[in-house]
Amino acid sequence: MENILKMEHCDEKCIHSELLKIVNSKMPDDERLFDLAELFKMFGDSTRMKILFVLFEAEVCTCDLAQVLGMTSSAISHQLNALKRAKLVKSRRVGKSVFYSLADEHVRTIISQGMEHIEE
Amino acid sequence: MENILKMEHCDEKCIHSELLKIVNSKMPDDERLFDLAELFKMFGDSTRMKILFVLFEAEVCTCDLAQVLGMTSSAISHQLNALKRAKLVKSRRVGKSVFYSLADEHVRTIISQGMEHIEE
DNA sequence: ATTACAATTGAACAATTGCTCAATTGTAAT
DNA sequence: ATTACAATTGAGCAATTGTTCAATTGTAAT
Repeated sequence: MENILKMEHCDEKCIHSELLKIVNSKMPDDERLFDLAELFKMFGDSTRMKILFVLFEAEVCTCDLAQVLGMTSSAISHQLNALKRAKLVKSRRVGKSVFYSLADEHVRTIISQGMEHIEE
Repeated sequence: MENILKMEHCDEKCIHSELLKIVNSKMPDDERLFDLAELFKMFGDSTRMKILFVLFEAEVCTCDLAQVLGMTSSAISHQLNALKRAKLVKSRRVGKSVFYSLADEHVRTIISQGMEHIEE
């Protein structure tokens, strides 16, 4: 309705029908898009990024992570929980400690691509 | 595991000197870490993700992007500005319109790795 | 059963984020 | 010069986020 009138400006006429078709066919559905954004949010915080860099090197418990990063175990635990919900890390309990490690290798690939991007 | 046996509680003594050495040598410096997190923040929002998916297919102006995503040009413009600051998109003006396109190919790689991760 | 300590949890708070709205800028046509 | 429209910008607001703090849970040793 209003769109049809506005179609004369900008250049909806040429691009739009074309574009809409392509976009509708290639754009992931909303749920997938949401999950994707949620995943990348995990990499969008320095604390979580540091945690992941430590886990690249070793399986480590909450307490050690807290000491290495100079933060409280509570703060670390909250972040580990987020990373776990995103299936980026897994954990295993050994006595009183809980050891965390990377859940899979996509993490390294994603982060190293990010590194390449900022090194320019 | 050797480390675990030597532990008194958790503990600083055994793991730490080892771990600290490794972490200090491999952990990127704070500025880099910050930039990396800033970069990934860009992927951590559905709107920006949608914009990027559209730009995978075509070079598009602000107005078209707004229509395709059903949002105001103001909202889109704010996000495009963020993406531009992160050097993920570039723009070129043609008359009254400004056309946006992907700045480089890392974007595709990063997003497709993310896709792989959530498809599990 | 009590103590000790690692880890987790929820509430509260400040900081940040994404959108809206109104005003402004850039460009082209009349 | 005026009008029209695409685009950008900044202020303001609600929603979200990351940390702290206090309380709680899980595990092992005494």
